[in-house]
Amino acid sequence: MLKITRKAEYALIALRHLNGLKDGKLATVKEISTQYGIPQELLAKALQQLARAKVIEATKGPSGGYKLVRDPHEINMTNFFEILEGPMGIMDCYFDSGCNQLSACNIRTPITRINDSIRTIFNKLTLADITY
Amino acid sequence: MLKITRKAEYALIALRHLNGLKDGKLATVKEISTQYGIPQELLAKALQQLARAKVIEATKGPSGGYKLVRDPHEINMTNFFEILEGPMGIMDCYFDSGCNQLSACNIRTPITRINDSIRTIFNKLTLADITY
DNA sequence: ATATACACGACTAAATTAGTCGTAAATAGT
DNA sequence: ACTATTTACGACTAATTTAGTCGTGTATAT
Repeated sequence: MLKITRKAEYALIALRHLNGLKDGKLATVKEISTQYGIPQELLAKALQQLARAKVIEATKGPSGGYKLVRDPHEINMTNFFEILEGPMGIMDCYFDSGCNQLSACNIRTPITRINDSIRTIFNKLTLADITY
Repeated sequence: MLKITRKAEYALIALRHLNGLKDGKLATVKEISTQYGIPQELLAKALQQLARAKVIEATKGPSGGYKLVRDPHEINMTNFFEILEGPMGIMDCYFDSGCNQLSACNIRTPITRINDSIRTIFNKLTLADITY
């Protein structure tokens, strides 16, 4: 409950790794997955998503790999999680319009407030903070 | 991702309902489940857990039901969620000692900080706040 | 007695998450 | 041109978690 997925966890590890590379250096999925003991294919998928979202950049072929292309201060955790896992909210009613609870629900307002608090935390947290 | 479970959601609705009852009044699982469109047996389980944890009190038999027995200001959301779903953390390594990532993990410290932020939010939030 | 309500473990079903596989496309080096 | 390396990506299976159901038991008011 209230857990992040492994995919996100792996992606975070990888991002931090990329952030630590010297300028111009690339890291491959293989390198990262063996170094941290992460299933290669799963990490590959996560990095592909981040590449599509232009957070990192891929170079194909031998001596290829990934590098970070955005300022770590610009990548906040809400962005990050939503790239990997879609909308972030502690309850579906936060983004799903159709709620079966037929408006008898008595906790919508408080739930929304809790949600906003969590989003605020993640909005303020950037990759730079994770890297300290 | 980062979702609370339906059980917790249902329990919260029920708690808020109980909190709104006039002094001494009880509400049954049946009443609550029909009023809010919640599966009865599932709600029953959640309320049983809360009763075991002495957050609410059960009276058996006809004209029985549940009532709140703790000051709403004393029931914080970390308590509440942990009664229903066990330890709360965005990653298992927060409470599981054995992590397979063989200490190569580079995000443990930041993850712990994020975790603490979320726990802080939920610690400060009491049932009284949910009821506003 | 009987009907009502909680207690609780065992079970099944559904949904989500985790992980794998096969194939394609780009590219550096030879 | 050929080969090895690396990303891209959809389809698939497996594992885990969550949701919901069922049967049986216990307490109690009337």
